[in-house]
Amino acid sequence: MVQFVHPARGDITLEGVLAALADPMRLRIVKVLLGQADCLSCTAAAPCPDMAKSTLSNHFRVLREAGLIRTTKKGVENRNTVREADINARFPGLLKAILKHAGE
Amino acid sequence: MVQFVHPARGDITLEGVLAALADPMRLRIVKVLLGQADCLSCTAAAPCPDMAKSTLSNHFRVLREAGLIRTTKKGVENRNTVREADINARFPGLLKAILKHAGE
DNA sequence: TTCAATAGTCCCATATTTCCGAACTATTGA
DNA sequence: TCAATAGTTCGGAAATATGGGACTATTGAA
Repeated sequence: MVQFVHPARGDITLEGVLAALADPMRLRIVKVLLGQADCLSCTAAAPCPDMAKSTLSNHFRVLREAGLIRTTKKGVENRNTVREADINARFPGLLKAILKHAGE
Repeated sequence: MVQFVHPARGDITLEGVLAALADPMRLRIVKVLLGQADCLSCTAAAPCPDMAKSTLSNHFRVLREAGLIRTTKKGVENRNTVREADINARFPGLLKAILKHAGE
């Protein structure tokens, strides 16, 4: 069974992380995911309900390719989590520093 | 004498800062400016010599509008500095956390 | 003064990126 | 088997970035 592809820890780049989090929608997605102990489906973590499915899907793809989230399929839906440990290992303090002020 | 306009400290937004620094060229500009005790002209802080003047000028405008740098005219050239104190006052630790890993 | 050189900005055409609707796939539950 | 649900993919439209060239402003030299 092939899962979605995520970059290895070392391949997470600062540029990629910043570009991914520079979009307010994606920043909100990550914030919501972090506030949740459990995984969340894409729609559950959607920043606004009227966003097109394709746009939402694209945002999650960007987050995955930047290495910010991990996605696995569970039945009909995706289970998304922030790759907090990997990101902190690669860029200590970065995620916390950014999200501390997100959504003010 | 009218100078360039910079947003007030409180108007510096996380979204604006991230969007500005998400571009690798602008990130390098800020890094170079921070490494310099003094101000730098736009061309002196240019990330690559073959970049078009108009593009470079645009990058500096984005950095200004995001509140990341302050620009004053001195004779024929601009003097640019990072608004480190203002940014740190608004988002403590953010700039340092980002730039710690820039250019690895 | 006048003139050339220098540093940036502005404008516009092109190139790239993003967004969304619609069609498609895959999984579940009835 | 069929309908419903969750995401993905594709293609065109809208938004954004890039760079060339003309323009402005300042300086320093003749």
